[in-house]
Amino acid sequence: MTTSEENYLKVIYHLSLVSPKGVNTNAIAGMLDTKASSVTDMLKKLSDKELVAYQKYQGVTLTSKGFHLAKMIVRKHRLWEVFLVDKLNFSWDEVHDIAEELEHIKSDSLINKLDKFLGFPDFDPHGDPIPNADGEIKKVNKLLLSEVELNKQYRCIGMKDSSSDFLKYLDKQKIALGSTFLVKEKESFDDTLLVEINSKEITISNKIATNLYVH
Amino acid sequence: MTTSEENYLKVIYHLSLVSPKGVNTNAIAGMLDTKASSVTDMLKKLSDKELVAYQKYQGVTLTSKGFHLAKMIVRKHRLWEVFLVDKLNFSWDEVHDIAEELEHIKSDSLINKLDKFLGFPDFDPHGDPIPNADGEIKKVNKLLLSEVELNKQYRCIGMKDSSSDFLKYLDKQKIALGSTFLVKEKESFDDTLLVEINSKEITISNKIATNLYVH
DNA sequence: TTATATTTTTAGACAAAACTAAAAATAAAT
DNA sequence: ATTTATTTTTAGTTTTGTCTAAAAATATAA
Repeated sequence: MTTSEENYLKVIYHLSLVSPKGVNTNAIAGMLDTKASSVTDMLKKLSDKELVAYQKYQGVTLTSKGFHLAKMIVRKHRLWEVFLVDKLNFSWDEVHDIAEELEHIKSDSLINKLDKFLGFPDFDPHGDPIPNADGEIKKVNKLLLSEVELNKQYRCIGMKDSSSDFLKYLDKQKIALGSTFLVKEKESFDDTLLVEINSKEITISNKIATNLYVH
Repeated sequence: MTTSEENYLKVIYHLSLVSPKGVNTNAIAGMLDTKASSVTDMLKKLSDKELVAYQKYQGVTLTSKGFHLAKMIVRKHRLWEVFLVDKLNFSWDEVHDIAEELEHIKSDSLINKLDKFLGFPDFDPHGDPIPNADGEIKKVNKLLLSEVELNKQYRCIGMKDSSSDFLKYLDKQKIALGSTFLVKEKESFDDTLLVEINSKEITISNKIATNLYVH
């Protein structure tokens, strides 16, 4: 497997979680910042290797073989992110690009020893689940902060959009993975929330609330 | 810098420590398991980038720019080896190939944070020196075990040949980096040594003794 | 010193992964 | 149901790094 093939598999994996009926050529091109024609070429290659089921003009789905390989790449990416944040003291908005490179290092024993060294974490620094060596994923029924009930305690477990700007905003507001929220009021006009966090009251816009997963 | 360019630079660096007057095309081809014609092509490319000084048929030397970059690659390789052995509990004969991949990850902050995490080590698991962020290398005047004086204490600080077979042999004999030797006798006929190590006497062939560096 | 051997370079080709431009298929709109 | 727009595919190039085979330069030996 080349790095490029791995990147395609990973993108198809992420997109197929949203559109399981088949992933569009253009959607893949958009994610990989490449052209549709390049995607078509690669889909043929992956199809020959039986990693995807591909029919002209009909989009692709992963085969079970491709699905498992994709999860192993996601596993590597997320374990390296944990390493970078927990051991090397990177902040969570700096780790994505480096993990994007590290995920392509080819060694099963490396990744399993890393997993052990990190204490077999179930989630990465953004709250996304880490597949285990068999590809199994711990599920947590997560809610958006914008959807929760009033006066109940929730814990921040992840974010929908992990863009650097958003992560920096959260840092400024002292919101991190594990922060606990108590939603006290919801403004019906613009859905702004009044929440208690770290025993301080702050207001959170609807845009932010629809980007934070809680439990 | 591509991975391939980095590999060429690294090999030229290692070879130029032995033949500083200029490194042969064929020598590079041998190390990289490629053909001389491929090497010529790459030397032109590296020369255009001013990383090597290249003249047809005359071999190459590194420019100061190329020399520094090469040391940074060696630095990464050796730091990752320390990580693999010290933190992930790999044995020293397993780490080379993985470090060969990890050394190409592009991030200065990654490698400097890794350096700090590992406690700024001066030597890798094979006893080879690790250049610091400025490219400076700690020198230790090392001797081959075959060259030492009798009845003096020496400490194992590295090995000339780090092949897997040799490292396994050392493991079997319970010889490791840091082991201390007291050479008690030298057989003049075949240069076999009688040494005390871990307060046990063992005999060491001349072949082994010419592969171990001590201090 | 001339002949032979070795090393190095050139020239031309190939595979991987990208691109552009044009054609074909599918989807949307009048 | 046609027309129009969008998406996807094909066909033909390009770049990077490799290769083979042949030519040129250098080194070695008779």
